[in-house]
Amino acid sequence: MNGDDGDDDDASKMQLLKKINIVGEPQQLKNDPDEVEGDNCGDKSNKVKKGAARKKGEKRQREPRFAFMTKSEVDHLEDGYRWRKYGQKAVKNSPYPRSYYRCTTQKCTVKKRVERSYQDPSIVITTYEGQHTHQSPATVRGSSHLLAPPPLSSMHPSFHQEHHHLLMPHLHPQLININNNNSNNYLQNLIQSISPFQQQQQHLGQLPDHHYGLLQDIVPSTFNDDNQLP
DNA sequence: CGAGTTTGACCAGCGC
DNA sequence: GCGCTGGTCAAACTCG
Repeated sequence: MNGDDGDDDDASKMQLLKKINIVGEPQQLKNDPDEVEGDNCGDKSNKVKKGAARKKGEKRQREPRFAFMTKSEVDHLEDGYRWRKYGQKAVKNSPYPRSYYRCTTQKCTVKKRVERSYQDPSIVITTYEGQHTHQSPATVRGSSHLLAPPPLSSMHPSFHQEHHHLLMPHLHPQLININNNNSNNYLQNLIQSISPFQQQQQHLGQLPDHHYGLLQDIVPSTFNDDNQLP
């Protein structure tokens, strides 16, 4: 990265359309606080077989996910963190593959998925999973206005305003309740950060049909009610 | 040479 | 139970 200029260039290509929040995995939530994240990146000592690093009989507990759509020419958006690609898969019903990235920082378990909308190839859907345990390397180095969505714990309205392309969705109350029940500070922070943007969202109108369609994959259906998408 | 990418294989979960 | 799909691993490869 070459600091602000390059990043501005990247940012200028982007027009964030929509940001959605993904919380909990309804069917996969499991009360097993010991296993917060199955694989710690960098620790390969336990690998026995390909794809078999996970303990048998235990469902992986997923971190809350946080996704947003970005209109961008590039698949992998610069967000201030360093990512390492660890996989790519063809996506059902889409000619575009989904790429899997992991934060290269040791002990940081954050992952992200990047895929392109098959209905609007100019739209990139990025899904973050987990929370960075460190600061953005770029931030540390002084590039303070890189896009850096993952540190959700630090997300607050000013973040979105700085990166004015970001817009939060209208969260369904049920989802909020679910998360509160889980006493998840991370989500609570997220929810708090979201609230002020529910109003903004109304100004932006609703997502077109095809955008919503592709979001169904990653947005719980409970969004439907309040989002009132066409 | 180290860091990152590509790619095929593998496993787990889920729906039928 | 079986097949499909998503997610991950890791060897091979590329690049600076």
